[in-house]
Amino acid sequence: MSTIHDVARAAGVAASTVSRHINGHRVRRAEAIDRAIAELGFTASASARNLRRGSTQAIAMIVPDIQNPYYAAAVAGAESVGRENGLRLFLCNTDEDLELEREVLADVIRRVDGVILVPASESSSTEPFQSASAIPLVLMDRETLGDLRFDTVLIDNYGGGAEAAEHLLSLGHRDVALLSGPLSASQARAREMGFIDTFARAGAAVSRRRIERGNFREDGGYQSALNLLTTNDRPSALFVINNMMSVGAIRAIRDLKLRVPDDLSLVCFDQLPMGSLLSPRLTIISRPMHEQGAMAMRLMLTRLSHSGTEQPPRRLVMPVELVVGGATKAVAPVPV
Amino acid sequence: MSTIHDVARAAGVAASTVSRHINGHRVRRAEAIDRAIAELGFTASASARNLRRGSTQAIAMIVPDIQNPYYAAAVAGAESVGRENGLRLFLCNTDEDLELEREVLADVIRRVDGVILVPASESSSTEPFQSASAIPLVLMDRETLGDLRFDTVLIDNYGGGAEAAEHLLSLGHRDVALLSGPLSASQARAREMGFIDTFARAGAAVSRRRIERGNFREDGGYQSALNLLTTNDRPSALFVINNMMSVGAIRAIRDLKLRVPDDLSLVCFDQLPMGSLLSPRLTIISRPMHEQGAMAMRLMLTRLSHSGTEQPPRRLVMPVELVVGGATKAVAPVPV
DNA sequence: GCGGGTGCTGCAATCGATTTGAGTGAGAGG
DNA sequence: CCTCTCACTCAAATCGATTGCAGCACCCGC
Repeated sequence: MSTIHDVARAAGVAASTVSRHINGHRVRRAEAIDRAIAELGFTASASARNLRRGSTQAIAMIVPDIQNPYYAAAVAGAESVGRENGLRLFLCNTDEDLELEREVLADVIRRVDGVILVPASESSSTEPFQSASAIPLVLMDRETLGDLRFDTVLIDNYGGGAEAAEHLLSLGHRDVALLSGPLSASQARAREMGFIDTFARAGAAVSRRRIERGNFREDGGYQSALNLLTTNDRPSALFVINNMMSVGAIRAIRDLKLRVPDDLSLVCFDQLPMGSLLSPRLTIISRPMHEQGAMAMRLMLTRLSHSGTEQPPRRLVMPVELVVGGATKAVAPVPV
Repeated sequence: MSTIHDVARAAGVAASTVSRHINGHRVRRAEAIDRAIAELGFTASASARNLRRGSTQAIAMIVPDIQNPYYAAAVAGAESVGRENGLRLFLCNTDEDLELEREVLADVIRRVDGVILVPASESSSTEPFQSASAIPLVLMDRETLGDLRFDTVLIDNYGGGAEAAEHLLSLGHRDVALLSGPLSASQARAREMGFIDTFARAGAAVSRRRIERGNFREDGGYQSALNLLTTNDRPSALFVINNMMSVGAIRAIRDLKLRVPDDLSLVCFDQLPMGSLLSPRLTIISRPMHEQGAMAMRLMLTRLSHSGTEQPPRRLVMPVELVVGGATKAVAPVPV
């Protein structure tokens, strides 16, 4: 690989002149330098430049699962905002694995100017970012225990759960089931609480046996849905707390030969990837996936531009939206 | 940020000793150094290390669309192989945009030890990799014009198109439609040719008006499928050439109130993300998505370990598989 | 013709970690 | 007690690009 000195020699100038030319200063022998660059196929070494400049013009985004279309959309949002501002985005995957997350963080932390992290769990370690001189960290979608000192972009999980509940209540459902996630996931807990609280306030508390905890994945959703729906007194509606488990739940419903919405009303949190193909259309709590990623990057940008000055951490809670489809329906009036 | 010298001072040794300790050599004052590192929260600067070492232990993977679940799976495959071998994978998105791809390549090329690229188009520029001293490039899934000098992992597109055709022929279909992609996409052309050639050889050439070219995206699939299916003499089967367009096509079929497979048999190239939810089950040409990414990374690894020595480029063509679902069915015997 | 800008240019220092070649000390063996 | 290893340790050079500073040429106005 050729260096800036090779170019300088070929063009008959000093290396510093080449450097200045590359970086947009006016220079007398510009054409000669350009010619030399083209001839040698020169590209500046990122390592050397980063070392000297003390910055990399790059952000790392670390997500638990790239294959989840939700995160893929958030990444796309972050990337486009980053690009508009001259920042490259590097994406890393942690497979929901805490150990791998630590490793990736340690590796990445000195390679980039900032990190956008979707923590694999509540106990994810943000330690390397806590020193005052560390690079900025923006948390997205999930919170970590007691980390209030970082910028955070969340969605209104509690409100989403509550909206789902209100919708079902308004349709007359009083006996509903809840397919929730692991207790260690704060966002699932919030959705769950919003749902349960709302039913409780309406005097129709959700019974404990109507609640199952899945693993957030399709297989867990399938199994838990089976458990909830194979009792003698089937609930009239089901609320599933994330998209992957919804897929499993829908499969279970189909295998049980239940018809939606006639036998069961269904509300899901999050869009499904190919939701447009399902009929009836799902009733979902929808969130601004792309926008959430974009917002995380915007927080990063302001953090970077005010670097040095002390800024209080910002917490953004983005609203969710109930989208009613054919998958929910009023309960049949009880024959008197 | 603290440097290796700060650690050395705190531990009362020379910087070089700290460096050796970090890199696994035996050192007398190891505990003192560890203590100093922990106290200062020291992490080695990647830029400085990379500059000195001349390598980054990282690979960039550049794909046209992270939101396509196919690429997400390939990325996951490449990542896990990379990780097993101590290589970090950075992912970049090009949005199928040639200009952006150039930019990303230029930016990334000196930051990593190698690049796995899914070219945005046949005319993607691989120029920066052509010099003998450049870092290795592995092409995946698509080819670029005349670039036979790079390692490449493809799938058997022609064979996949042919298999789809044979399946339909074996079911008695003679008048079929083809929803293909832009002419500039070599893989789409190959699938198309496999399909057309096979029908032609069977004496049932696909008529030009039965062929539409979509944009590889859902909206294009929808529109083109409408065009193909709203003629007076509807074809008995439809072959859709990629997964995103399949989604659009299925929506179109539904909007036209056609029943699959009674009114129309359907074969799709590639799995759909939530294919498990569709009924009838799709008939698809399936390819090893995860494995294709893993293979690309393996080619990269051997390329890196033989760096310096001249190696002929390797071309891998991975087999595809016909998975028959309820979406295809024999044509009704013509009443005599 | 001279003083003072203006606008480049080159030299050398610098970023932080690694590595080489030249020590240095402890301990073993004679 | 002396010498010779062995096993570290240290100072200095290095990777390649950027940048502060001094220098230089040139032009302008007086």
